[in-house]
Amino acid sequence: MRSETSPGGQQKDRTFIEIARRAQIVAAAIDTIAELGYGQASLARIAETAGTSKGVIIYHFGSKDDLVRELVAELVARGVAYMEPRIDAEPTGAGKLRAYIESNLAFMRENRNHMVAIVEVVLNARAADGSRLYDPSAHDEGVAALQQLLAYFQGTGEFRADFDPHVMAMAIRAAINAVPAQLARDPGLDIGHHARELADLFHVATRPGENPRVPAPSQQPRRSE
Amino acid sequence: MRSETSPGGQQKDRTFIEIARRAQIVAAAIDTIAELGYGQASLARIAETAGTSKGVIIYHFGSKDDLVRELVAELVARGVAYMEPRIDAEPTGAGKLRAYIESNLAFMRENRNHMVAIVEVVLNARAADGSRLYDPSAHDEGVAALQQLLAYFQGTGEFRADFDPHVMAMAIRAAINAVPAQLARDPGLDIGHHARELADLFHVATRPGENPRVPAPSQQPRRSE
Amino acid sequence: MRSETSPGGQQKDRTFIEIARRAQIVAAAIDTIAELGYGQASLARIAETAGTSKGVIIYHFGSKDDLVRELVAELVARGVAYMEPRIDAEPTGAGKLRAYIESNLAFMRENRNHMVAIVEVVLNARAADGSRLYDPSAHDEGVAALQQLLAYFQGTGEFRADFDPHVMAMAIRAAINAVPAQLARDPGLDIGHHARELADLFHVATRPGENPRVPAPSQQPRRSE
Amino acid sequence: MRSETSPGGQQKDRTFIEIARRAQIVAAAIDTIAELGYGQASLARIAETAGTSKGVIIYHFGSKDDLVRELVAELVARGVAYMEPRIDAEPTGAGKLRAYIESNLAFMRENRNHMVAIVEVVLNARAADGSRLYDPSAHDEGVAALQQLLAYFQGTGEFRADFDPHVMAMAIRAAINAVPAQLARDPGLDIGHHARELADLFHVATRPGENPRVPAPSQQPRRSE
DNA sequence: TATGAATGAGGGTTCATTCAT
DNA sequence: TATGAATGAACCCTCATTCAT
Repeated sequence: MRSETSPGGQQKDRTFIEIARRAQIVAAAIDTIAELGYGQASLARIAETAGTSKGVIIYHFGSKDDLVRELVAELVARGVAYMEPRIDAEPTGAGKLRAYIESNLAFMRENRNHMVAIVEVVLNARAADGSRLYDPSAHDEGVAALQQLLAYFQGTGEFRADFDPHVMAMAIRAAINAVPAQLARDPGLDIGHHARELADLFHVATRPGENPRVPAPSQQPRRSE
Repeated sequence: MRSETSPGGQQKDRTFIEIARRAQIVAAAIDTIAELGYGQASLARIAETAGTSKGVIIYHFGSKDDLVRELVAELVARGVAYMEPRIDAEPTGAGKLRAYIESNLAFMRENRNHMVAIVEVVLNARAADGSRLYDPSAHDEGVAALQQLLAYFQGTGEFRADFDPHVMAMAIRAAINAVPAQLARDPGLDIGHHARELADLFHVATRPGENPRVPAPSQQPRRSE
Repeated sequence: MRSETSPGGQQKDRTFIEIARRAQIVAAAIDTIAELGYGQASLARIAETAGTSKGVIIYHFGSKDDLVRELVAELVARGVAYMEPRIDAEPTGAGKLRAYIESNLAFMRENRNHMVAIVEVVLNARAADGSRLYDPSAHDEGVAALQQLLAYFQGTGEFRADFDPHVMAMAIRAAINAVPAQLARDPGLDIGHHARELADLFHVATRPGENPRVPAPSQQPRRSE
Repeated sequence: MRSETSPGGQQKDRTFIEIARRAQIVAAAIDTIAELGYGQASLARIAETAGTSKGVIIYHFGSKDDLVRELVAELVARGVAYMEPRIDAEPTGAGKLRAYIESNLAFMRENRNHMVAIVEVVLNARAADGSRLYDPSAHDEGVAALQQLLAYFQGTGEFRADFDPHVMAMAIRAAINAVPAQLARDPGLDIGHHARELADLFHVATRPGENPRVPAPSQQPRRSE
């Protein structure tokens, strides 16, 4: 499919001007998706935002899907690059967890549209048959790594042992992922405050302590399935 | 737009057959959206699932947006009807919170497609100009009510006072709302287990106790904005 | 793929108006393909010829390929219906062969555009990967039947036994299939004369007689491969 | 259109490297057209096969049509150069006819892709307005020359006088031209056998003998038009 | 000499909606 | 009440060609 004519498939040897164009188009796609949502972000609108034409986008990326893939990959890479050193710098489990949450939200604050866009894409991008292009939680590399981190410090005793690290990881990611949408709705949201609150919340939820399951609901029968 | 001949806008005086038709179409829409996602759920596909034609849907609902609105309204109403008595039956704040989470997930388990569909709709439905049809968190009536509940029991001392009830409410809703997508991905998910874990998590996070903010990250400066 | 909404897939129960529309569109497609060739016969041009829009064509046929398929199937059926009784009426092999050729060209004369169009389609229609949609000779049901007919009367002794019926059948079909293109180039072509000449040609070529292979070329070595 | 800077229009003064480039591109075009058909043989795909870019092709040939023209001209020239001495070497009419058919198919056997490609081009190439770029039979220089040859030996009495040399020439060319398509479908086709059979067929059809028109069809009225 | 970049028309198809019946 | 027919805009993508370098 990839031909020499189309630069979309070349991983390297990109011209200077091509790199610039690609970056410009990706930026336009981010802004458009963030503003209008994935469903409304047609090539025409993205091109309009970028100040070019649909043909240019196809020329550089080969297809809309490839553009979206690049957008996602780039943003994930940048997010990881931002968060990783901040997490690694913390020695304790509690510190790493707090760093995870706060650096993630800090990255969001500095890349609002990027985050809104990526959440839109991951939640909405579908193949022609309706199947998801991005596994909404597994593809999010953070959830697996986070789960590992939680389990590890359960082993060391820094976190309480009686929570399911998978459920906890999903809850943390869900709480974080909800922020971009909230941000789109309320631009004045104090992300720093939100980040500290979330970090506190999950710090309390994970630190060692007495059995959490005291107050069971009286009516809700406990069925496994 | 609304005319007397079109039943779409009439709130009452619906014939028996009309009510049945509407229910059938709404059911088809739910299944289609749940399976294929909002973006792929065209009128044609919904009509195919329902065993009718696009024209019938438009005739009964006036527009696709109106169909979706009805779908959401009905589902929210049913969910509230399911959850409310279970929450009210609990006397304590902790009990109410646990009942909220567990009854919500129990409702999801019994209405999988409904929940997957509504989350799809709320996240994705947009007007032609790209603006959201549903405020992703405000419209979710649960978040405001939940925030109120949290704040009330902070006042009574049943919950620790030093968390932001808005952030906490958002985190809870986010953790719950992440379940349908996860469910679509992993049909074998043990919702009962997931519900108990989440209830435990947020019970621990809200119960009174010592100051949560001990382990601050060393590098992340605390900026408000 | 076929939904109730799109009438393209329904084999029966077609409305009167739909049958008329389909016929009108097929006629327009035939004329357009005959005039411009398969490659230039876009939906837009066909629609223009038919006095409608691309949407209408897609509505009725589902896709361009389906329209073309219908066009081919209908024409083959009509051709067979025209030729078969004329061939069957002849008792002798020579008579049947002459009837085959002459009735085929007579059908072409009465359906010029149809024949030009179908030859265009069979020769040019390709799938997205370049593979042929219609096997250029095998799909042409005539070639197999013709070969059978030749072989049968070789057995009865009405045709000379020393020709390869497959090669002969291909040559006959090729000579016939060349007519539509010739017709497009020279509208004044006397098809009746052409038909008689071809019938004579292949009558002489098939009637029993002495060994045909007397004058071999002096230089061309006889290699099997 | 033709400029001095563009080598496409220059008939002479081609550098060595330029000639090589052109040959390489023509070869790639032949293979691509033979494999995918004329309609699917876009400049991009030809460039991919050639290992260059679309721009190079346009630079060397000026336009796609010019590339195709060159392709056809070169192949016709090569075919004529191959066949002519073999035909001239035969003294008799029957020998020349057999040499024509057999040398033509021998050339095809040795230039499969070339022949498939040229037939594709001649049948399908169209201008933007739909008009044919190549007159499908007249441009085929062989048909006119062949007709002349047949008529000449009708005059000398070596061929029977009562066939129309134009119809006969068309039938011969059609039978020959059908081979490449057949070849594409059935790569195991024994061309040598096919050639001898065709030569026999048309030898029998052209040699002097009794009146061919004995067995007329009983039902088919003889209309001239 | 050669090519990467860009263009713009046109390709087939999907879609929500309108309308006459 | 209900639906088949039609519409027209928008969708993503392919294409031959032009242009600046």
